[in-house]
Amino acid sequence: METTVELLKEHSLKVTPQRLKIIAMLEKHGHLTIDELYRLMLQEFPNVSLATIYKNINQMAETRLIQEVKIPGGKSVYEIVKEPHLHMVCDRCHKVEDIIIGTDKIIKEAETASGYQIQESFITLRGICPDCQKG
Amino acid sequence: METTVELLKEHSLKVTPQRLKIIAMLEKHGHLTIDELYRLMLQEFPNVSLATIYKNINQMAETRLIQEVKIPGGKSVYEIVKEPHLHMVCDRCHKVEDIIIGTDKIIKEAETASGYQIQESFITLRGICPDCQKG
DNA sequence: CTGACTGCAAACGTTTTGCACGGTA
DNA sequence: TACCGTGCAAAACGTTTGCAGTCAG
Repeated sequence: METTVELLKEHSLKVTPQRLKIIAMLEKHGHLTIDELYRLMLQEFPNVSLATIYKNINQMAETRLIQEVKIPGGKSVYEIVKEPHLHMVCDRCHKVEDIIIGTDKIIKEAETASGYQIQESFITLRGICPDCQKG
Repeated sequence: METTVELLKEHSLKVTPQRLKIIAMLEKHGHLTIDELYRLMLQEFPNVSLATIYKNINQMAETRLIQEVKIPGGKSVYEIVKEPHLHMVCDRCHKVEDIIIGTDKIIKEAETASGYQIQESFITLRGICPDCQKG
């Protein structure tokens, strides 16, 4: 189990309280928009600047410590980079969840059909989450 | 074969020269960013306003005549709504192409794994297109 | 000690809005 | 004719940049 300090060092980023908290927030919440993250950060660092959030998010995205996820019909969210996975977005409560299922078959099929050499896949599915199906 | 005039009428939009041309451009090019579309429109309507482009794109997207496609690491492109399909984005020449392959299996699998009732899928694959593999 | 990071303010690019005029139905 | 669409200008919005002071390594 890797510490947040190690995670930053591996990505050649200095360890600052703001960065540690950004990562802690993303680990806790999974997916956050810029302004959700900013609001949460303000609770811990009342003087934190939105510019600091942007600079850090952009740097962490460049070093691939985190990753932007573009949400159809919504704002981008950010997440810690981990194993490849799909995203589920709930139409009702708008939460974003990861699910891990194999994508090899569809990628193989797409390579055959298109002739592309595929490097990466971005799969987002929209629907109703189990919680909202009950309510 | 449906005319562009019919397409607009079905979506409760008045038929104007600007709208006809926007649709013609999207039909011709497949996928366009806002500013690509604006530049192309300027060639036909030297006084066309960027605001007109935005208003029309937004209205056509609301009526689901067209659809925004969010490109990982790039600007959104717009396309005419047609049968469901995947998007391929070339890392080298940045072109966007449609491919039509079945997505039922992966959607079924995702529904089982997540418990979501899935309504729509957004699948974009990044890689090298056949043309750029040669060059 | 040096370079990197932070916060603030200003700048920037993109998208939206309000309004007067013109065109569609 | 009534309403919708257009073009222009201004406003709003999200994001980036420059700078001076501070902090991590």
